[in-house]
Amino acid sequence: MPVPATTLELTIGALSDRTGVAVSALRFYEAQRLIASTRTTGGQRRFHREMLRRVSFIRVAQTVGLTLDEIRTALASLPEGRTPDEKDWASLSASWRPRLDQQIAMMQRLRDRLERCIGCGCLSLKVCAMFNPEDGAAVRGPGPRFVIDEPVKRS
Amino acid sequence: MPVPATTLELTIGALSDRTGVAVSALRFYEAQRLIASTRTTGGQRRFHREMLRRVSFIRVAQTVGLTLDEIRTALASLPEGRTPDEKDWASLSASWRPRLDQQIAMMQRLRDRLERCIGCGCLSLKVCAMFNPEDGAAVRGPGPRFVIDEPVKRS
DNA sequence: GCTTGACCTCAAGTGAACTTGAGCATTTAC
DNA sequence: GTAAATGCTCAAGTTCACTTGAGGTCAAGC
Repeated sequence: MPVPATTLELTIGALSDRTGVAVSALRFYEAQRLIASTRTTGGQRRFHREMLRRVSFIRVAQTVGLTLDEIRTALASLPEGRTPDEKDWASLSASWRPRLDQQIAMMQRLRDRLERCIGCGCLSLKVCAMFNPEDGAAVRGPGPRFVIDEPVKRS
Repeated sequence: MPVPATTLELTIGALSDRTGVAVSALRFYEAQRLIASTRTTGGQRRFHREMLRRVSFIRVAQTVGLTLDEIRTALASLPEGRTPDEKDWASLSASWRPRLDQQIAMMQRLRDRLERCIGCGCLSLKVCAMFNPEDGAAVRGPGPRFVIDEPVKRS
């Protein structure tokens, strides 16, 4: 039952255990160039401990609604030569703030207007301001749906 | 340039125009038994005006995060014999309330803890309370993710 | 030195929610 | 009566974020 020994480099299994992200997902992330690894002479992956944070970042960013594509772009802004420090991570994640604020505001509006909209009979997409296409598509095309929408300006 | 004439029954194009939902999506919804139609002698679909509201309901329910499967189940609770009235729709949508509340609470927690979590170095999924599975899955497995987003409106 | 669990690659599959395309029929305004 | 817009079916394709499977290799504890 080989379990990784070195504390400096993690096997894919160890990284999976520590992040809660499936081994297959980690391999997928590597293929997508979201994380990186070195290889042993035998061809097995070894991950630097920095990847722990990177994987965590990816998952949290997904929770906030970023696609892997957007996350790759975000990660590209990390310093090239050195290991990113806490400030680097903090400023990266700070960019989520407005996004989160907007999402929250939108859900609150939805909640507060829901019954009224249904009750008043205006629940027809083209009419109700809440779901007006001019406010931006509430649901984007195929693929993972992005469900929450932009602020409804008028009340 | 034939455009539907009867105001009582809608062609699929008219339903599409009035709801903003693509014709192909409406056909898909019918195949999924989320909406229903009668047929002309020529085999074309005709939709009762009630379907306007049904389609709107579907879209709004999606915005709240329900899958089509869940929506089908919800719609099944509508009265069988008669055309649903506003009370029927209102009570249906009232069931979204707790879900919305939860989503909002979860995003607020995320927002409020984000910087702290990153700053303190606890951004490791297994450790940070914020991403504890007990909070409910923030990101669902494969398939369409229920993710909240803004419509990348840039200025 | 061998066994066994962990790891490897690569191709294909999954699931949700649609869209696209080919080939053909219907409707309706003129 | 006809043009052309609109509609039809059915199969296959798309996107995203992974997972699964087949067939084989590596590494560590005994």
